[in-house]
Order: sequence, then C-alpha cells, then structure tokens
Amino acid sequence: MKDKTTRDHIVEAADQLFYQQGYEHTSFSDIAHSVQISRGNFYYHFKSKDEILDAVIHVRLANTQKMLERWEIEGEQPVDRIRSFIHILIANRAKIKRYGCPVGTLSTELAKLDHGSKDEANELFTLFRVWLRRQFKLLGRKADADKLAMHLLARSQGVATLANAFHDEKFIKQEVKQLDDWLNSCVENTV
Amino acid sequence: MKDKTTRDHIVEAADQLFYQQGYEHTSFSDIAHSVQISRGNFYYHFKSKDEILDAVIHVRLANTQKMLERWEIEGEQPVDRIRSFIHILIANRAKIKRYGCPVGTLSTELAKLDHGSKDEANELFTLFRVWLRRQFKLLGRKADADKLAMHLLARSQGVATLANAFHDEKFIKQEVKQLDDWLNSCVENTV
DNA sequence: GTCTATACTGAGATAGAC
DNA sequence: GTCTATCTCAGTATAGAC
Repeated sequence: MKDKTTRDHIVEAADQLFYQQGYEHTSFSDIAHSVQISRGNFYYHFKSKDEILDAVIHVRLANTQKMLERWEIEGEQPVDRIRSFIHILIANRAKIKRYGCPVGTLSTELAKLDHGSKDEANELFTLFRVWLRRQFKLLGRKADADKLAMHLLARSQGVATLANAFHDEKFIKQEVKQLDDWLNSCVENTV
Repeated sequence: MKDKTTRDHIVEAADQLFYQQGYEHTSFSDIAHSVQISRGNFYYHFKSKDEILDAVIHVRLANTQKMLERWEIEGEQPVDRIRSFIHILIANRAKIKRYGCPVGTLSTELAKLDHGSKDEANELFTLFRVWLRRQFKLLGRKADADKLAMHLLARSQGVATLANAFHDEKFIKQEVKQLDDWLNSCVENTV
C-alpha cells in the first residue's frame, strides 16, 4: 500500500499538471519530465493521453468521496458538514488564487474541447451536489435541498473564478463570510 | 463603415471560435476554414496567433463598453441598469449552457496558460466591475459598492459555470430569480 | 492583396533493444 | 520495466509567385 508504483507517480504528476496548466496544454514531455522517466516509457503504462485523463479523474473522484466521508464523520451536525465544504475555499485559497477551482476549471475545459471524458469529470460536481443535498435534507430543508446545494456550488465556483482572475485572496474571505451568514439563515428558516 | 475588411472577418471568426472551442484548441486552419481563405494567407493580416487574440480581446472590450453605455441610457434608475446585467444570463442562456461565460472561460484559460494577454482579458471583468460599482453607488450604497459589484459578478460566473457543466437552462432562471430578489433587498437597505 | 509551396517545430504514438 | 530511435501528423511560420 505504501510503495507507489510508477503508474501512481504518473497519475499524481498528471493530476497536478492538469490542474496547474490545463489538460490540453500539458504534454507527455511535461509529465515525463516531472516523473523523471523517458517519454517513450510511459506508453508502457498508458496507451494515450485520454487514458491518463481518465485515471486522473478516477483518482479525483475517489479522493473526493473519501473527503466527503471524512466530513460526514467529523461534523456532528449537518450545518458543520456544510461549513466544511464552504471552508475549503479558505484552506485552498492560495492555490485557487493561482489556478482556480480544480473541479470547475477541468469541467470548463473539457466542455470546450467537447472531450469524451467531460461527463465523467462532471461527476465530481455531482458528487458534491448529492452530498450537499443530503446535508440540507438532514437540516430540515427537504423541499428545496437540491436548489440550496446548487446555489452553494455556484457561489463557490464564482468565488474561485473571480479570485483567480483578480488574484485576490481577500475577496475569498469576504465571500466566505457571506456564505457563513447565508448558511446560518438556512438553519433559521428550517421547516 | 459597413464594408468589413478581411481582417474584420478573421477577428470575428476567431472571436466565435475562441469562445466555442477555447483559444488554444482553435487552430489557424479552423479560422482560415471559417473565413474561407487559405491558411497561409492570413499571415498577411496577423503575424501570430497571439496577435489575433489581442485583436479579439480589444473588439470584446469595445463591444462591452458600448453595451454598458447602452444600458446606462436605457435604464432610468440604477436598479434597472443592474437588472440589465443580471438578465444577460437569461438572454444568452442557450450559449452559456453550451459554452459557458465568454469572459470567465477566456480568463480561466489564459490564467492556466499563463498567457501574456491574460491581464488584458481580465480588463473585461474590470469593465463590468467598475460599471456595477458606479451603479451601486448611485443606488446609495457608497460604502460597500465594490463588495456588491464583486458579489454579483461572482454569482453570475458561478451560475454560468454550473449551467454549462450540468447543461441546465432551468437552473439559470432559478438563480436569476434569486438575484432579482437580492437586488431588491439591496435597494431596501439603501443608506 | 491574395495564394502556393515549403520548412520547422513539437506533440502523440510505436517498435524494438536492453 | 525502462530506454532510445523513429514515425506521423498537425500547427506554426516564411518566402516568394501571381
């Protein structure tokens, strides 16, 4: 479990590079150079760039799933769990400022390329959406749980996009404060 | 004024293609094919792809400026003008569903490429930001006008990103309704 | 001012030696 | 499992004919 295979290293490097430079702009040479293996070598591990993307997406899906489960355990109340989601904006603010949201930017890029894996990439959004929806239901907002989940997702995306464009971390904090207030008002309006 | 030059046609075609396919993914061949000229030919008009991007950005900046001036004339009250901004989400919903927001997606892509023109592309955001800020000030929200402008920009971006990912026009309408309510509450809380 | 021919570059991909 | 060598192909760019 602890010894990472070369394949794992490739996926890990590709994951980072796809986030930082974008999928299309990242070449085999970039990944090979990052992993310190020859270009030809990793055709032994992956037959095409699409295959690497597929592997990256599945790693991200698995990691996201694990994170959500962790939040579920750590947060006693649904409100606390939703707050965990909101506060990744703060935790990851430096990276968001530089590269945007890893979920949103990949989704946007693959949509433009009309790439075959775009639906799988959007599953990342769905993972969050379903999880948030469940938390809002547990909160007592059965009727509009999905609406609230989508609203929160959209707000987070917008914050990431603008923080990236304006290179502004303070804006993230400003908006997170408003999101906290919004979340509290959701609790008060519980049915 | 009415006879468009070949150069204008190239910029127009590039503008569309950059929006639909992304900047990097659009090749010279794509543009040449769209304008019906030979590939080699437009090196007469533009020395590089970067130059075309630059021209496209400047056309977008000019068009945006004109649109903002139009809204300023058409809308009697600042509230009406801000509402004009909110409702481009509705007017352009079909394109947003397919390609996302033209401002946000270009900004995100150029940030990842670390492209030299990224700051110019972000000027598009600034144009909206400054204009919205002025409207909020006119509304009587002098103290937090910029905060409100950025908040509105972020919300719009988020809506566009998610509508694109989930291919969902109804979501746009749902969120625009909430933005209308939010705008009304801004007026009520006027100092 | 427009087009053809051509050269250069780098990315994606394969074969086969070690 | 890793390497080098090599191929193809598309995108970028230039020179010069018409």
